[in-house]
Amino acid sequence: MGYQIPRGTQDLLPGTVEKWQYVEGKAREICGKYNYNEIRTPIFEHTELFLRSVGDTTDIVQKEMYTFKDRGDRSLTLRPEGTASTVRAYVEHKLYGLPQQPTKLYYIGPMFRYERPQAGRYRQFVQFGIEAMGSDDPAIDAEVMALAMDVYRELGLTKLKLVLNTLGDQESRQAHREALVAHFQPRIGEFCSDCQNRLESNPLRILDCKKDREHELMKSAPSIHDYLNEGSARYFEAVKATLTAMDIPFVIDPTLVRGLDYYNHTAFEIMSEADGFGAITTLSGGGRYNGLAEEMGGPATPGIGFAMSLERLLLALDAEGITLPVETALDCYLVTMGDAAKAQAPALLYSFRKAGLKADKDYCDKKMKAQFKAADRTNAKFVAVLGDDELANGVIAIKEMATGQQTEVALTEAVAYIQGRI
RNA sequence: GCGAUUGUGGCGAAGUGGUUAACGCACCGGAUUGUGAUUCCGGCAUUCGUGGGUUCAAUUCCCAUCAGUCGCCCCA
Repeated sequence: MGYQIPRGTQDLLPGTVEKWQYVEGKAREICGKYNYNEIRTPIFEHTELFLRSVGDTTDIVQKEMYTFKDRGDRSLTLRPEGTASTVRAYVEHKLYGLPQQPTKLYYIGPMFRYERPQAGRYRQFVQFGIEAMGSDDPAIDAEVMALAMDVYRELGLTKLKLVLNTLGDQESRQAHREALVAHFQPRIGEFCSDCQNRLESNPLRILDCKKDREHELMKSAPSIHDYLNEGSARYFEAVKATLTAMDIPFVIDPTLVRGLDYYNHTAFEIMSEADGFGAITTLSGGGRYNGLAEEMGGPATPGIGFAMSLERLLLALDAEGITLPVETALDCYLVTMGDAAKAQAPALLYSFRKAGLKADKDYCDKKMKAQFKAADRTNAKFVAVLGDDELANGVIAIKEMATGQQTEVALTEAVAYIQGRI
């Protein structure tokens, strides 16, 4: 056997790739309506960028990065997510200096994480994401969530759940963190080893633990909502009020903790509630990252964004039984009979195409019957039959496949005849 | 990183320690020497993921390895 595709990657073949094109097109169209503009950043970045922004206690950095040395001995990493690169570009190109703020950007492209593949999880996967930088108006938080929901809804998904939480600002987070440590410290021995490590590195993520979910200390753990300072609480209220005013349903989940270090204030996930979904139901996630631009050497800049997996989006469409309106049918398939007609076929087909028809012909020297079968398979609306007889008379037979009706027209009229009927 | 499960033609899928590896779909050809349906006939795997071992003999037993699928951790 020859070569095999690397683990956790996939080839998107004709028949599938049209769905991707459709979904990506829809995402771009909606970004246009919301006035988000595309940014394209490199597939790899300096490793340091992700260490600093994503956070070195996160799973992404600790065990999922594709990191390599280039010939210049630089440590580079295939991007595991899109926000770090986007903010880096924002700072590097001083987009904060543009007259129009916030800067509203979107991206679509592959991301890479070294993980065991499973349903809805790949080592190379495609994220569509947006970032709005330069505004800390709660309305932009709501706009970001609305855009994500619009993409799903316009594709026909209905079984969705928007889960919302706040992580508070630095001061609130610090107070909460101390409360968590005080809460868990005395009995941390009763928790799993991951949680014991988290007590030091990132106590917030203990709340996220699936193993110890039933522990009594987990249920009585201090909630961030009790430690929000006035500004953070007011901000969260404003976000909720705006979503409500926009008629976008959401549920609050105080245990929703985003995996990356740079988040503060608003955090959210959109899940699919469709039956028949695998273990992974998170379709997209996002949140606010005030301070990230500053950490990268730019001015203090608030920001918020989300990322959605297109693989999971397509899974969700499947789970809800939604068929996308992808159109691949040919306008015309050219069938020939006889050597003289066959010799004329390329030029005739070329003229069809130049006139704008989607058209094709046989290249395998098939019998007429087989040519018709092939035409049928391409869903051709019309078949143009050129035999030596027709050729001699300067005509061509045009058959409409749906009705089976066939008429003879002058060779020079073939294109006009078909165009008048498609 | 851990666990479960699977790996036979283009696809789906039987099968057994021993010289014909079922069947279905798809495809190709013919019956129908110029037309997509149906029917009938014929064709289509020197080979059972890869490597090694046991055996007189292995697709079938054992080991390893790779890959798919599902789950855990965690995430998109």
